[in-house]
Amino acid sequence: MPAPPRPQPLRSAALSPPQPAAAAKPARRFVDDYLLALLARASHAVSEEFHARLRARGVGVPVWRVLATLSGLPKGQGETVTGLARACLLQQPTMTKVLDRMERDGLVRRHPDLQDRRVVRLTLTPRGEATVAELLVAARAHEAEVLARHPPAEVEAIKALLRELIARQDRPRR
Amino acid sequence: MPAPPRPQPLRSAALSPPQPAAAAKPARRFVDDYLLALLARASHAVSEEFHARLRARGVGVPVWRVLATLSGLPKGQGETVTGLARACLLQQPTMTKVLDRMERDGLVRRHPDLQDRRVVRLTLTPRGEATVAELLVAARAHEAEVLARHPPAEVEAIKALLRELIARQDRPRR
DNA sequence: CGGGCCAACATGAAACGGCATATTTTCCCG
DNA sequence: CGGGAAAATATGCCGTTTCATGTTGGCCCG
Repeated sequence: MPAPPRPQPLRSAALSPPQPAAAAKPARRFVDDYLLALLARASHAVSEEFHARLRARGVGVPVWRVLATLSGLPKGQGETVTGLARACLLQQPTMTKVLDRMERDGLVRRHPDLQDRRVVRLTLTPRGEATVAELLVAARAHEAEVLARHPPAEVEAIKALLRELIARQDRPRR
Repeated sequence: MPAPPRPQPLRSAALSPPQPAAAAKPARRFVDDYLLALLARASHAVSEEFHARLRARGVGVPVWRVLATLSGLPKGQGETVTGLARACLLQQPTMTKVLDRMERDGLVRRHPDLQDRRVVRLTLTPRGEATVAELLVAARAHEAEVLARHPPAEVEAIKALLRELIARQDRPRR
């Protein structure tokens, strides 16, 4: 029974309470109640540390994302350039160049798609597989550190809510 | 009563259920359970549209963030370069350059701090104030559109959880 | 089967961001 | 008070991202 999102006043702490002239909290700053800002700040706060560790190993964020995306693939499959761009939150031309460097560095290989000759399929090289294996260990370790800083129930709640937010936000688009 | 985050098993849906050999969902992809990825994807999914509208007006994301940050200031106050950098999730040298452009475009003004001559204080020009006023309208309108796509209760829940995540993640650092 | 339309990928010029470092001012401690 | 350490900005160089566009291949329909 999905009760449709009815009006429901919803103000959590707005509408000046009958407080006298006590200048307590003159109302939260715009940025502290703005969903886009909260998401960006949270993502940045949590990712900063790990991204620093990545670059300490000489791996950029886009490269890490490509490696992680390619590492979970079925078998002989390969992702396309555009698919990787979307998965890694980058534009397609940017992805092309990221892949140029990764190919030059021996991390990935491009091969033609036999069904559709416009498409380029990407797979990890052995070197790419080895690199991503290490990085996945580091990523899981870092995530464990982060989770340890927060009540487990809240983290699970956030994960679940984020998944739904993403699903609903992505679907109705385009 | 801050009950310290005790162990509490917490597995929400792990530990292979006694399902036979039915290869249903072979386990979620790494990226679908990785907190950093969920936050980045959610932030990107929600912000993408608005960022596009910004650039349609010729305003870059960092510029918008600076404007929004400066718009909520007490009175004759001004933020510092480093303060703005942190608030806008940028490095200080990058912020210096963003401010160079904004000053050139007549959006902000730099003035010296009388108490500490190392510090530069920034304020909005009338043109900056006018610009940010428009953008704030657009931002609130866009946020309303986003909120309309999701159950209000969930959005409030996410906001609250993100605020706590940010607070706990930022405090213990440095 | 031929034309127009759309999708996938690549490329080139220009803007931008990041890192390391230089400079100036303040702070602190003996 | 002198001198070293740390903070706040600025600068230069370089790698990366972006935007607009080009090119090739597939698709659909008359």
